[in-house]
Amino acid sequence: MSQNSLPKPTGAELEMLRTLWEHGPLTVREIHERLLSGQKDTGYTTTLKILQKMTVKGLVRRDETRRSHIYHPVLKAEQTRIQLVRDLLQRAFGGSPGKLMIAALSGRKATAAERDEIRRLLDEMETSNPSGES
Amino acid sequence: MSQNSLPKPTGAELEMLRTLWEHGPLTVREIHERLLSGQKDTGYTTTLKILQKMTVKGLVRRDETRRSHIYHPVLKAEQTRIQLVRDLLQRAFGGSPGKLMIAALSGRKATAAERDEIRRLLDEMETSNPSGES
DNA sequence: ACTAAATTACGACCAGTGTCGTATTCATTG
DNA sequence: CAATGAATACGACACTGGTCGTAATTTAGT
Repeated sequence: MSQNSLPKPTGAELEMLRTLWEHGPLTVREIHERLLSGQKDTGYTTTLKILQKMTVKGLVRRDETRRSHIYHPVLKAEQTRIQLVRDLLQRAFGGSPGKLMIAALSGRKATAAERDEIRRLLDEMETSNPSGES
Repeated sequence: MSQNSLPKPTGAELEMLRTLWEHGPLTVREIHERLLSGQKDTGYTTTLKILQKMTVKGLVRRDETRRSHIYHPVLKAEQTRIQLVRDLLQRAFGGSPGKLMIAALSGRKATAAERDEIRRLLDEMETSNPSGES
């Protein structure tokens, strides 16, 4: 219950979230620096503005007790990823995880460890929900 | 070489492509009717305009010899799907197909049949490429 | 050949995204 | 306590996506 009716993050927003997921709560300045370390090259106020919009949307929250606000994601990485992949699943794959997997693995292979992890997950689903209904 | 530097289709564009993939080359009218059969409810000229833009982008081509132009996708479903899933893979999953599958499977349960298909795929990869390197 | 119906072409509009410049607020420190 | 530097807030702009209305064009029917 009480689950995410949060909007799907846009491209730039996802970049913000990625840095926040990787390195805990950060100030705008810190996020901006880390983005510049990548290949992004935009102004400081751009980063700020996007974070502000994300706050309004509810994608992030911020601690305003200090002069420099400290931002943190509302959803964990895994939750957002699930949201994104489910969206693509419906939009492009007719809801079939099998088709998605084929596309995901064409070209790039999963590692042995990843394959094992996927199998383990399938087995879990098997025992907890044998028929596969929602 | 001579590979797809085609732009990623947008949401509405993907819907067009989906109907074209499913039911061969179609006229604008036919596409529009089929979209209305779904849950979409937009005007005819909207459908037309999007198809025209897609033509400019190179996502579809059309036979103009007849009065009613006949549209067909440039890329097959599988190619476009690969493009879309790879994009998401990079954007949100750090390029790890395993993480992506885990998210796909935990977000929505796979049916028993789909689980079997996925297992079969994993087994195939196992024999053809045991170590999992690219 | 003319009209009617359908189809394409074109331009307008609104909302959302990403980008920035400038103004405002705040804390430090001399 | 005024000045300086840094952070936030605000508004503007260009671009794209999706939507439509209307104009231009073509085909068919009589």
